[in-house]
Amino acid sequence: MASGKTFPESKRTLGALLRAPWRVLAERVYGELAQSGFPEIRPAHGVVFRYIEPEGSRVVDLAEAAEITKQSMAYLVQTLEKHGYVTVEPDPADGRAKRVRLTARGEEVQQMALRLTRKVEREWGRLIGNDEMATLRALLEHLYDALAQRG
Amino acid sequence: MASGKTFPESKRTLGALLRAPWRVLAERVYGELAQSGFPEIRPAHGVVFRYIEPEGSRVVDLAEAAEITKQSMAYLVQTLEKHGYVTVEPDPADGRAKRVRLTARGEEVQQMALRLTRKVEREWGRLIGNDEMATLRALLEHLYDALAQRG
DNA sequence: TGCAATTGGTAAGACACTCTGTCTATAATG
DNA sequence: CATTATAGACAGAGTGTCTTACCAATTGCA
Repeated sequence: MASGKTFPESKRTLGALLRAPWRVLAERVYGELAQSGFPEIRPAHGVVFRYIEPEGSRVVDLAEAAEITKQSMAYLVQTLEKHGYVTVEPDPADGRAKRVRLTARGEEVQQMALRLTRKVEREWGRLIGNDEMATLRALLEHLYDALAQRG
Repeated sequence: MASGKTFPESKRTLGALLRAPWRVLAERVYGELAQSGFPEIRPAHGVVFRYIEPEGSRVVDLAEAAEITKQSMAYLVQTLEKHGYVTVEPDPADGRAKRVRLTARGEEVQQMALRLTRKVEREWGRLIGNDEMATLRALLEHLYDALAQRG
């Protein structure tokens, strides 16, 4: 019967169903980034590239968007700064604050990650059907927004 | 349109769309487990409860199912053993191997986690519509199986 | 206007989870 | 029986997260 193993229901909890494809995706994206000359970029850095504003963002705002502590965000930013993906400069408008900004190299990573993610999405479309993949995305967006709104 | 913020496309990559709900789910499940007297159970332990066989499993098999190294799995099992969720005994059929088995307490956790996950799934059904939630699950299962089969 | 509370960020330390590399003992195979 | 493969243990490291405590700048209010 051509198809692989089947699983008892307990192995396909919602958690597993969300986590497994996320892992596959992350491996693809960060693996290809590493091979393309950005080996220091790790999955945890994703939130920085995702939430950073073009004019630069403050650490505390990035932390809030990513839902981690500002110390954790500072740690991520530090690593990215050390490897030349972002710059950190005093905020002219607030003496306490700093602005984190992508460098050209950082923007390359941002663009490439976006491209890779879309590539994987298209591959999955070929795998399960483009319509199904589009529906899956739409439903995930719906859920995402509903959860974000609820807090 | 009553709804809150909207997001640029770059903030709703497939990665974010899969990861965000997973985080919410994990927080709910492991938070409620902690409050119910199982505070040592952490998201990483999920794979043990998910893949362990009723007759017990070997560490190496759990590691393979979870797609982590046997050292990492041994570490997780050790913690669970220390807190009475599993027992580890020599495998009568193989002098090198050990069998990891759930204790009664471990089975409680397994059942409770399953119940909690289903509870959250129903809640999300109320949030985005039961039909949509059912479709979402079906599509995720489809993708999960397709990815598992491809390796 | 001046002081108290708030806010942005840092420092230090801890812990959880993952990996690589190495090792021993047992099993399987020629 | 000799070799190779397998199950697991041990040691060490790196990463990403948290908590607690702190400092310095800003805000706001009495």
